[in-house]
Amino acid sequence: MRVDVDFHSDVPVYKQIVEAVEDAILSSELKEGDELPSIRKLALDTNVNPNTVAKAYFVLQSKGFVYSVSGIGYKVTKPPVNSLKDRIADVEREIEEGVKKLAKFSMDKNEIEKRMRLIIERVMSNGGEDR
Amino acid sequence: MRVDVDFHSDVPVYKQIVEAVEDAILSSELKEGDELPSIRKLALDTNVNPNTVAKAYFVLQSKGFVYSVSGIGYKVTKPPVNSLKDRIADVEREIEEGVKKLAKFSMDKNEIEKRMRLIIERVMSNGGEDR
Amino acid sequence: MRVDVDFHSDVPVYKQIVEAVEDAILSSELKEGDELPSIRKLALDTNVNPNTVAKAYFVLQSKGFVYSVSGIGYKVTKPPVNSLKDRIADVEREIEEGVKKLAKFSMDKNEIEKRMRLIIERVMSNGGEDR
Amino acid sequence: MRVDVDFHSDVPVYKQIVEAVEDAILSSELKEGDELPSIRKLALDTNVNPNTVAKAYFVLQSKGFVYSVSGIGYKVTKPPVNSLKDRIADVEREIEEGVKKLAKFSMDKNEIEKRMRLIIERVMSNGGEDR
DNA sequence: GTGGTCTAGACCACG
DNA sequence: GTGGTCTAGACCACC
Repeated sequence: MRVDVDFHSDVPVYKQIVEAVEDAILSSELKEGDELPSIRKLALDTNVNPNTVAKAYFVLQSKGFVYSVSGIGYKVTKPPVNSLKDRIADVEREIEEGVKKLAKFSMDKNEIEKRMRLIIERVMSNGGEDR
Repeated sequence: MRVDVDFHSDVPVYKQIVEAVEDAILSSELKEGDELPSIRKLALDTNVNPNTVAKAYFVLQSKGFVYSVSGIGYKVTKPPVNSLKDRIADVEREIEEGVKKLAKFSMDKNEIEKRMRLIIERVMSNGGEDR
Repeated sequence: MRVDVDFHSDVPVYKQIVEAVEDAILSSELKEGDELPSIRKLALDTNVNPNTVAKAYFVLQSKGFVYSVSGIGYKVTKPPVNSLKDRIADVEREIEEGVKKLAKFSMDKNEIEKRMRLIIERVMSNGGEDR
Repeated sequence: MRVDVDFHSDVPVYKQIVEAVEDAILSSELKEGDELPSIRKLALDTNVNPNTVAKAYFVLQSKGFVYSVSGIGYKVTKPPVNSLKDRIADVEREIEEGVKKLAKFSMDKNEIEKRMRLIIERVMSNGGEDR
């Protein structure tokens, strides 16, 4: 699992970690029973304070994505059945916001469709190298 | 100009206002010389503290999108030539992130293209009613 | 609302605060829309570090008992319909554990019933003075 | 003697073991001179690390409930005369806390008495099967 | 003034 | 080594 933290983003570091882990679980990169990287290890890897990673893991636990085994680490649970669907809906809403903005910049439908095809092409041809 | 503020978003309220005004300028909804709504009026309209609106306007001034006329209000300048292009690039990067996430959720290219067409259809057929 | 923190208890301070607030909400001492004491104020009142109170409030928010309004404070939501029932069941289970222990100490049914009546008497005659 | 360990409880595992053994002694299930299960055996039975069991036995020794016989194991001493009384007082205090909470949840005296009788009935009719 | 985030560092229970 | 809790103190956004 890759966790890239952007310290200059408005979205808090702990939420970025939460989302990265959720995505890894929802995309089946992390499966039920798998261990999360230890708090200290992920903290070192991402240059984040261990407390911040701990907060992210705590939130993930509250949301039911993982559970902690004291002295062992964090393990992932079976994700709630609807969470993938919810997450996809979220992402589509996000994309829709982007498309709306393009439309506001006086871009017509043809132009937008062309650019979207280009974007999809770029993403998919990238293979799965960063997945 | 419509300014929707999401108080639960991680992005600070003043940045949301800045972006909304920039978008209005870049989409030519606000043209050179037009007046911005007064600080107090926008504050009332959006349920935001006037100090926060003032900060947003101050940032817009620093970025060169508006200038203040004492006793009158804020007026919009000619936007820097490249700002529209930059903003479009930003939005496309944002959309690309979304597409990447869909791909991670084991969605194939056909599926993604289908959903994108639906999104574009939805946005464009919505006319310009909320633009 | 009274929050008594026992620093020597095994149960973490933040959980003691969570429970105290939940009890106040479930007993209608705090009603929908009421404000919680500010993080700093409760921290001072209870001699607890503000971060610890913040953690308790964060947990209460995750559980849906309260929500935060930035710059204002925390307000209580309408508690989930079943939470009172659940909490009563918890408490009864706790009492049952106690009764089981008394039974283990070779106390017979009559003796136990007698002591329980005494306990109830003591609690109820205490009026509502610390409620 | 039955030792049930709850790994998700806030009370430390070693304290749960201490209390279980004390209860067994105070309820005369374990009598003076009886041997405690070996550290390794109890560790296996409860899925607890042997170090943790060892710590529990060490605490029991400090409290005077058991003494170690090198090469043999741990044996129980005559429990201090007042310890049973103290323990009962502890348990009653615990029950009283529960009753207080029920009272806070706007339960009246009759209701509480009814529920207490039900609880006692349930516990006592359970025979001694888990004692 | 309010909450939100983050860091640094300590101590504990458990393996 | 693991996680869990708590403290102290800093900076930010917002009222």
